[in-house]
Amino acid sequence: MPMSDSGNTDILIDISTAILRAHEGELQFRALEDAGESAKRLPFGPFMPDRHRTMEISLRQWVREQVGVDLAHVEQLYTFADQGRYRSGESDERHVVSVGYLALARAEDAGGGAWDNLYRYFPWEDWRTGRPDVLDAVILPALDNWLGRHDHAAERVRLAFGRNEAQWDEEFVLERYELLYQAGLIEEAARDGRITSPPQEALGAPMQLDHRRILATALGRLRGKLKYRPVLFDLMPDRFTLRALQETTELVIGTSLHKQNFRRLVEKSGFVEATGETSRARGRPAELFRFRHGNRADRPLAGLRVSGGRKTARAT
Amino acid sequence: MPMSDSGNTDILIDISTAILRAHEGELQFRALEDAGESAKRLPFGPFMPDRHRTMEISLRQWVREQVGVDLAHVEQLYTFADQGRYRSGESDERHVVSVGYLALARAEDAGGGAWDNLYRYFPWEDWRTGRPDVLDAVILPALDNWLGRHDHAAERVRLAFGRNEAQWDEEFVLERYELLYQAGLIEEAARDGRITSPPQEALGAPMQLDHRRILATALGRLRGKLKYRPVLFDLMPDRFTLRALQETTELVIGTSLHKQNFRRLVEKSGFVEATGETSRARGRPAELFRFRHGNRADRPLAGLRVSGGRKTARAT
DNA sequence: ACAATTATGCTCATTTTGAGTATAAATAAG
DNA sequence: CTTATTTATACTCAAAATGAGCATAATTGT
Repeated sequence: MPMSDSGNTDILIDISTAILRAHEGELQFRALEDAGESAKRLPFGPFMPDRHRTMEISLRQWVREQVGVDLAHVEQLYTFADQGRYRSGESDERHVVSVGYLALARAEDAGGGAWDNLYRYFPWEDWRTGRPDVLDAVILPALDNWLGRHDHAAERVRLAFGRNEAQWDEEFVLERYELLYQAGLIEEAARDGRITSPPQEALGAPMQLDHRRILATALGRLRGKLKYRPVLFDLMPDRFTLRALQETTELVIGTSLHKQNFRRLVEKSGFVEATGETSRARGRPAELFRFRHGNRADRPLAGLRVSGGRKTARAT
Repeated sequence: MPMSDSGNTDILIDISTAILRAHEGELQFRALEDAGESAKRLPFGPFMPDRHRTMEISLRQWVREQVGVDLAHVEQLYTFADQGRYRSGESDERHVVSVGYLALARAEDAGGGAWDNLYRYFPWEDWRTGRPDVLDAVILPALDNWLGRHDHAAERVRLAFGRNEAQWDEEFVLERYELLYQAGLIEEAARDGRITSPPQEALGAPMQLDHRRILATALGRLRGKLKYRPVLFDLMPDRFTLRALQETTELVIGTSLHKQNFRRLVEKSGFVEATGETSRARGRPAELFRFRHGNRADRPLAGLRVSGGRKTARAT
């Protein structure tokens, strides 16, 4: 057995949590501000193994203390250990390893505190009203310029940003963020001393430490998970209209969906059952549904696969 | 900013890697033996942040030293921090956090060393020749017995093991393993002092530390990933017949597939292109294909979703 | 009463999928 | 060298899922 010697370096584990909710037509996350810092951050705190048996317990403790939100779903995302992207030169000499978590909250259970629009940090990810302008106006030209000096990354860019033959894949959120970082196009890159080109406005607001990276991971993971597990319902209130469910879905995947087909899909999925009640608003009242718990783990919500649309009788 | 105080506890990060390959009709992983220990282990070593910038670099170093395998794909799985499941009472007082990785290797690049059949550790996961007997003969009765004293877990068992209405979901490998552990049915549970019922033979071979848990995570992740990313090809040689690709797929997902439909699926996916060469063996020679690199990130290999099959004109 | 708005029902052409049947091209056995 | 066996590949067919719309229903605002 290898003796696990190492050991001259102390390690500190920070747990950071992207807490998401759907509220007022926005996909929001819980953001904290620090005095004298313009960039915001996620709630985070150190993992203290002598006080908390697991990291998730630790996280729930931190969230309770720092933000007071009831979490509906908690899921570990990724453990980042690359020193370069973390606070350097602090008095604390320990190496920091950053464990990111995704948590979902219902709008009702959301405590006080400030919530921020997620897409303000990732403008290129919101396709609900069509392809974002920033892509063709800023991102792709800048990436092309960068590729001039780093052509080995061309294939990564092609896949991540869906150029040429490739399709835009809404799950590649982290890959896109990482490319923008490596190309030196966003503020965090400049902050970390990776200055290549001047950081671009319009490429979203920066965050402290590696928190925007964790948010990117969270969004990508959530978009993927949607398609095969009923996590959406952890963003929904107890009863909801199909319209509301569709809006939340669109918020998360960042595209808009065909209403009638969405209804058909959800009704057939078996994840949902009518309550008999209706909600009144503007037009015709909508039936209220509730999540049909655990029952048939039947069909995944595949079909939420976004699919760019059929091009009528496909050429070939 | 929270001061990240904590700190009276030292933390050691161990990186353990499940290296998988498909070879001779088996899904295998690289297993190491230690003198005086009957249970095997995965290759692992401490993360030393002052020597390796990222954990993946650290891992590749360890793998090179300990096993000499060329890795085709590396992916972080999960970070486990629950102390209970780790070596306790060693001279080293540090808390151990365990980061699990999945790596894929091609059979050709596999170095020397011992490879073990993965399903020997998870007999209940291999459905290629039908529902494994151990399920009805051992597992479900034992779980029922356990549920007598722990009925809160009934729903988890139902979903994980596909009872009643629920479908067996081949991705829930970790959830099944965890339930067996919690129910005290496998050897690791006894070792960790969670003795409930005597550990059952036929519930697979035990491993050191939490390594069987990491393997379970790896298998579940791989089964999931299959369906939407072309990871399979990292288990394949440069050129391969569709038959070989199908066999590898079946090894991973643990069920058997319809040959003609598999061919249709793969050919349409665009992930593969014919080379013109053929391979000769017993029957008619098969065309050799190669992975069509990166090109169209077109359709996921969905359709590999296992789907239990259509029940002819479905009742209702 | 009517316009605007939202929900819901339904149709229809394609495409995808599950399950076979049929045919082709080798090797192994007599 | 003829035939059985084995494996690969081509094709068919019905059922189910999907992408797009049109049509109708039930409200609120004017």
